[in-house]
Amino acid sequence: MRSPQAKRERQTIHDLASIAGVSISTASKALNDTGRMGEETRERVKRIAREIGFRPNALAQGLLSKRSFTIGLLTNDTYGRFTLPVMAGVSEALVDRGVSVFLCAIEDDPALGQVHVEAMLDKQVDGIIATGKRVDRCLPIDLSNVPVPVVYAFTEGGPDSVSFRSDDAQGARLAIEWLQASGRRRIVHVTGPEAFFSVRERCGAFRAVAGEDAVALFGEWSETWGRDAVEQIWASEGEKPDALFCGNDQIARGTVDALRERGLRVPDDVAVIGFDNWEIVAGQMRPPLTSIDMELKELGRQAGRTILALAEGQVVEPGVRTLPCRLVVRQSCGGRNSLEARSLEDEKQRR
Amino acid sequence: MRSPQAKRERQTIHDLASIAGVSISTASKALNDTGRMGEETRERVKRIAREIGFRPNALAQGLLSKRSFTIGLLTNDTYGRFTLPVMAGVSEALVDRGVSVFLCAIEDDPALGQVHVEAMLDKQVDGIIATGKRVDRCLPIDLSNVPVPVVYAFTEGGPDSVSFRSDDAQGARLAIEWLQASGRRRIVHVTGPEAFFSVRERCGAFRAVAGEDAVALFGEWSETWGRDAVEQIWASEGEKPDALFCGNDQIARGTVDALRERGLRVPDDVAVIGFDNWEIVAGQMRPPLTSIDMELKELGRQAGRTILALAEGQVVEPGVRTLPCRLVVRQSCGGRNSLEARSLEDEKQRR
DNA sequence: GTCAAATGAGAAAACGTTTTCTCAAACATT
DNA sequence: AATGTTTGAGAAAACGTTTTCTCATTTGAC
Repeated sequence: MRSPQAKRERQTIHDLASIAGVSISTASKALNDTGRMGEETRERVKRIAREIGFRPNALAQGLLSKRSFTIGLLTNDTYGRFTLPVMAGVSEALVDRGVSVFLCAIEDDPALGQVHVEAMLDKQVDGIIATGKRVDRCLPIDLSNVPVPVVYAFTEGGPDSVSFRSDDAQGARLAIEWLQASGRRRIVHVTGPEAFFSVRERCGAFRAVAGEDAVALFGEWSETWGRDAVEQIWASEGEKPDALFCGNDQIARGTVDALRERGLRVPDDVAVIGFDNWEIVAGQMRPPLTSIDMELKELGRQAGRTILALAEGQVVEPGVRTLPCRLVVRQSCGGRNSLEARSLEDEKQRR
Repeated sequence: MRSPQAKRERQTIHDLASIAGVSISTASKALNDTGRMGEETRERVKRIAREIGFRPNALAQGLLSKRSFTIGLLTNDTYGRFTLPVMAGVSEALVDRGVSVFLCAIEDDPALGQVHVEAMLDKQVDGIIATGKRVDRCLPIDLSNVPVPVVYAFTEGGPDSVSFRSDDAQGARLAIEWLQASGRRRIVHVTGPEAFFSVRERCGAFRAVAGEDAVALFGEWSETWGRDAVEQIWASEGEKPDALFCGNDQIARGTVDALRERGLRVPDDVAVIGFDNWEIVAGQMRPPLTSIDMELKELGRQAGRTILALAEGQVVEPGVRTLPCRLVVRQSCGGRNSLEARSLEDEKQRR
């Protein structure tokens, strides 16, 4: 015995029309508030549509309108650390416009990328957002000749493309200025490989604010490097730093662990600030880590809004758009003060 | 001046037919290897299709065939730690069958979930995979009356649903047996809140193998709890454990840090084994953590294959399917021996 | 009471496929 | 030579919408 809500075929506009006793053209016009008809007819059709739970078939609509209300999100960031927030932002910006997102994970495999892109184009996506794990690397697939608009988020786009990334220099300034404002004067920058664009960008800003002769140490993006860097600094001659600005939260964690093992107190003896605001690392540390958030979700939102605009035929100036980073204050840079409290307040409100 | 590859309208089967000098019905039959026609005609149509890069419009195909070659993936795991591998597996199982995946992140918001589900149904998805961050919680939305097949992966399904989760008991046994095989006799289980099904399941297996009077401590899923647990154990009377079996890798990390700070060596004095095999935690620890991998990607693959089978109309026995976990040996449980080497070898091959 | 304009609603074409049906030509059987 | 059978290919319907066009009826003006 089938329950009344058992799986059943979807109602079509033909069903709606015959139940309402009108033609399908009238039904369509009633629902879309177009055409001419009596107000009572329009209302009756709409009411019946609501009652039988009619929803138009998007495939049929798309066939006619050349818009599928679907976009593709291409990523090679399997681990998802950067991609996930971007994705969440994209989805958030699009869902209430009725646009759904195809997720395509292409593990740096050009052939797989090609397969995904073709599958998306077959499904008539209105646009593609490309995203990655590094702003200075392209995806392993050329999107410049794809017949739909493309925007790049947190990955390198082609010459005439629209792309979004966070403002590394501004983020770095935010960090340094915060350390200086809390009285730190001897700041050392412990960061990732110099080959990364972000590293050079942040380092440039660091030197511009902290002084051209300020020390920057390049290594890998790991806790181990953070620990090694502390060993290296404290083993060397001369005055020791009273603050470390780290290239990411994992390096920061390594430095904090090493400092603690040396008997140095964070933040009393040395303040530490990270980058990425990776909750799972920064929040679990002792003490919790003050860090720079790249606002990737906002980046995703903007990418989403932009692809939508392009899909609707608006013209968008090509070029790189940088988004400001945000300081998230925890306890690794000094006691809780009014400024901190305010910042924490901010963060709560964003949730 | 437009380059020859500049964005242009997609070719339709009408274009193909007129270029090949046949009717659209002949063109369609040629491409699909159906119908009757001369072999040379068929080959010519196929060749021209290849030359002009013809690809059929999936919307039109879907309209007729009632299959959109599209499925929806619903998740409330915003952080993505569990969802991401599942997603990767799903995608992997489906992409070469031409099926694309809509990603819907519904932040525990029933209204948002409803919106996403309706958008997916409008787009005529062939099925829905629901996934979450906890096997004993439902998504905040009822999928039992949805007109397409649903499978649940790493989340609680309804009574007559098809669902997949990893075998927590078997995973726990794997851990305990490994510790026992390396000579450990006094094993303590430090794990998460007892309210979690997984916790009870693993704890049951732990007691079954290690003895009904073996000690299990429940707390939260945090490093802090791991550290506290070590304090608690070493502060109490009686013989100390020579091994800790932790409920997840973060707890394990906390215990290892606390043990080191107490001057205890891992693995020489105490062996530690984690759960989840979260590369980013387990791999960065000192020493790297031996852990139990829930094989979530495989879980995703199976969920993908299953939803495909259901979409094709096959019948699938409802019920819960559990998948075996895998031991990943690193250095936190004892020296590198032949068994370990073999296991590491295994892992490499899987890559 | 005649004619133009406005109103309400339906018929039909279109979107890009697949599939069923039809039909002429070629071929094979007596 | 008359008949049946096979072959190759096209015409048309169908999928579920939206949109344009057509047309009868009503309304308003004189």
